[in-house]
Parts: sequence; C-alpha cells; structure tokens
Amino acid sequence: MTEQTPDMKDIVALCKRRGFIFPASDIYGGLNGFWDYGPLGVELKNNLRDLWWKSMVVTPPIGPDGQPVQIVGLDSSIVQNPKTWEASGHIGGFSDPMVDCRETKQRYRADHLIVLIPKNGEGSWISLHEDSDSEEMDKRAGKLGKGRNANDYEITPLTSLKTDDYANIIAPDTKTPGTLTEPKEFNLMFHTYVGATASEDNKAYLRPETAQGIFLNFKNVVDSSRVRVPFGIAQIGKAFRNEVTPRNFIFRSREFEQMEMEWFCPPEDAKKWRAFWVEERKKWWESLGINNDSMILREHESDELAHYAKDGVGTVDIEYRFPFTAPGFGELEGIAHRCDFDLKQHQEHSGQNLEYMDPQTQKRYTPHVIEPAAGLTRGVLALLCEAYTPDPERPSGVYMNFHPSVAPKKAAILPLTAKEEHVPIATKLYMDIREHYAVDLDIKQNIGKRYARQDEIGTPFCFTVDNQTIEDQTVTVRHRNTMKQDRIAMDNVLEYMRKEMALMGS
RNA sequence: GCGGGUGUAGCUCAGUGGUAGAGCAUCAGCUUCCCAAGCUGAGGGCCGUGGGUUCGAUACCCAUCACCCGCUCCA
Repeated sequence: MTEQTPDMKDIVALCKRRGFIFPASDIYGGLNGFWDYGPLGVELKNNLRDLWWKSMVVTPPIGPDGQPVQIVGLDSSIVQNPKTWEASGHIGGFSDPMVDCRETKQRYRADHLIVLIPKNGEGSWISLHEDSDSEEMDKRAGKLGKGRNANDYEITPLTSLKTDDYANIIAPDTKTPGTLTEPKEFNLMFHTYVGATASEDNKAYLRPETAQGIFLNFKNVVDSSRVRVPFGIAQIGKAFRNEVTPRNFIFRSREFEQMEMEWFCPPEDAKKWRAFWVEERKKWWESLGINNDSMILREHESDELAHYAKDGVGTVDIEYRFPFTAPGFGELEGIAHRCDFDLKQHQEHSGQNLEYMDPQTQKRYTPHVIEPAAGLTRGVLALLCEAYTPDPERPSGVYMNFHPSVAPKKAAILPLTAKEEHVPIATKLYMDIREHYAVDLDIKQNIGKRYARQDEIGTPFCFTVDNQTIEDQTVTVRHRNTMKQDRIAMDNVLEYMRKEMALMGS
C-alpha cells in the first residue's frame, strides 16, 4: 500500500457532510464524548452489527472437531442490580484516585506513587513512581535529601498517607514540597437512581461493559437452552464509560457499542480456545475489507492485564492502524482469558451456585471464559478509515471503498436522463432490487454528479438506464473503484449483484 | 482535569471596530446517451454561547461550551 494515511479531519468532514456521523445534540453545541449516527452511519453500523451476529449466533464458525461451535444470543438490560458491579470489581477497581501537581501540571495515579519518608524524621518526603528502581531512588534522595540515599528512608505507598502530610511531600517532577493536590476520585461508571427518589439506597449504574449481563444469565441460559460446555453467549449493546478524556472522534466516546461473546469452556482448554478465537476474529475483520496490513495482534504485557485476567493465558488485542494512531495501532477487539473470575465472583456475591455440571463426567466445576470483545462503534470507525480513498482523478476527489457487505447502499439505479422513457424503467428496476438490497433511485441532475455522489457514500455499483435499454433491455453497470462500465441484461441485475458481491468478498 | 490551538453558510475557509464573502455541497431550470459536480439562478449565517469594553463588536477582553494536538487516563 503506497497510499497516504488519510487525515482524520477529512474523514470527520465527510461523515458530517454525507450523513454518517454527527456531533450529538449538535444544535446545543454538542456534548463531549457523544456522537449520533446519521442516515448512512446507522446503515453502516447495523450492517456491521448484523454481520457479527450472523458470524457468531446464526452461523457460528466450525470448531476444531469439524462441527459448528454452539453460541446463543442474549440481550440483557443496561441497568443491573448494583451488586453486579461490586462483584465484577468495577465499583472498587473502576475508579482511580488521581493527584495533580500544581507546579508541573502533571497528573498521577495516587496508587502508583510511593513516598520516601526519612527514617530520622528530618527533611522533606520524596514521592516517586512505584516502578522506580533503587538507582532512581538514590538519585532523588541524594539530590533532595542532601546526600542521603534510599536506605535512609522508609518506603510507603502514597495512598496510606493522610492528606495533611501532603504539604511535606515533594512531587515526582519537582524540587519543592507541597505541590500535590489531594486525591480526586475518577469513577468511570455513570450512575443513576432507580425510582422516583434519588438516594444512595437506589443508586444504580449504566453498564460499563455488556459482559456482566452475560455472566448474570449464565445459569438461566444453561437451564433453558440445552447448551453444553463449551458454548458461547453473545450480546451486542450499548455501554457507558465516563472517560476522563474522550478523544479521536468516535474512537473513545462515553457512550459506545460493544459486541461481546463469552465462551465458556473447561479450564484446561482455555489456551486452545483462545488461539481459536483469535484466529477466527482476525479472519472476520479481514472478511469485511480491513486490510491485513492495517491490523496487528498484540499480546498484553503481564502488568497491563485486567484484574480478571491475571492468572490466565493472557489477552490479545486485534489492533487497527487508525490515522490518529499511525504508524501505531489502536484497539479494535480484545480476546481475553477471563478465567473463572466473573462466575466465581457472582457466585460469592449472590450466594447462587453457578457451577456447571458436566453431564458426561458428572463432575461439577466453574467454566473458564474466553472473551472476544469487539467495539462496534470502533469497528465503524475502522471501516470508515479503511474505506476513505482520496482520488484526485475523479470528480468527487474521494471515494469510500466499502466492502459491499458493509456499504450503506449496495447500488444506485440511475436513469441516464430525466426523460420520460428512462425514468419508468429505472423505477421498475429499483422496485425489484430494493426487495433484496438497500439501493438508491436517483433521477435528478446529470449523470456525472450522481456518480460522484455515490462514490462519496461508497456505493459499489451504479446501474444506468439509457436509450439502448429501451431497445434491448440492457443496462450499464458502473463500478465504483475502477469507474469502468459493463453492459448486462436488466433481468440479470440481481443475479449480477449477488455474484459480484460474493466475488469482492472472497 | 492541565497546557496549547481552533470555532464565520451543510462542508472547507477568507475577511473587517461601522451589523459579511468565496469555492464546493443542496435545491430549481436548462443542457447532457455516461463521470460535463457544465451553464443559469435560488435558498441558506443575528460570525459557537453568555457577559464586558465601546456611540457601535463577528473582530478587543473575560467566562463558558465544543472540537483538534500534547499530558493524564483508557481495570
């Protein structure tokens, strides 16, 4: 690929101009971290959503044993009993106390700072990042403690100190004490109140991930659907995170949509299944037209693993080279080994038995979970970025190279002129095709303008009715990417589309 | 949340202390048998919002909101 990385500004502008994505509550000046999907954006998003559902629930992949794997769907509510989030660790772990340095304007996670307290009680206390090695400690101690070294100090986590002591603490990137602010809580979960009165008793949360709804329903699904481990439960839905800094268009927004599948398997098979799902998921993104070179697999370092994945075989991210991360990559999907953390937690907090009884071996155990969790809205962004293709050679200057399976419109039916003879034929063709595919009928303005418009919204095919159509019932097919034309029988348009779309998809 | 930048038509932008322009888009008419987004015309903005200075603010000052970049964050 020799093409340049497109500029995010141009993509955002096209999204607004053509009705893919608007700032949420635009007429009131927008709202930080929220976006609305316009007429074409919702088509694109729904296409992606439906393709995921199909690949997971309707036609799940063939497993290692040659048989299709078993996955069922679910749609759980956004607001759950708040105990859910205590059990999941989100109430404790999803809020990080932060301290700011007034002098350097740096911000630190309070639980990532350590403090050196002089053993003899004299002099300032020195704070450092917790991962500082002894060399750095000696250096800071020497500089700020007048020649002392780390051995002259006690090491204490900042979080165990009182805020009264902060006046005597030197922030990690300064020389004078007393510049640290007191810790502020950043809870990333939105909360609300259930019922008419607002009080702590009926406080509830908007889910920060869809996954927990699946774990809450594990027992219900097992008891009602004849599934047997290994099997999966899939869910698509909105999730909410009160991000400190929403950034990069829809990449990190406060309201977003996830496509998550929890795959329950025997603990000893976790590794095998993780490898299986990584492979499957990567193939899936490729099948939607995401270039293989634009994606990488990235194994999480042990220190960045989430609390639920600490003891497992690890997490792999499928990352895409977004224009704002290039030449680096940003997360599109994570495949995590959540171990038995969630089921165990919910079993403990709810008092319900969530173990699985294997009908063959008659053994009870808690299944382990492999979780392919993809961002639907991030997927939309990746599709937009991938499709955006500047082309100075054509009138529109740009076209959206969507894979036909995700394109909001699969074809446009165009009478070459607005003359009486062309319009009724085109209209009839449109009425036939729209039963099968999302298509546009566009009559107004000259043909060049209409082709250009379809290029900008990424319509793969245009079928044009002209004078020859009247004589021999054929139409021209104009291809978006090449601008080349063929002529085919009007009766074959549907079949042609089927064939071409399969071809482009392979 | 901090620092810097930006905010003028649907989009990209110009502009001035005396209440606004271009290109593209949109719409209409014309033209057109294939990219000729060609021709003609029209609609559309109290210049992000709220204050202040001023006889007068889109312009200067303050605040606020949104977006962009960098921190921070993203279990």
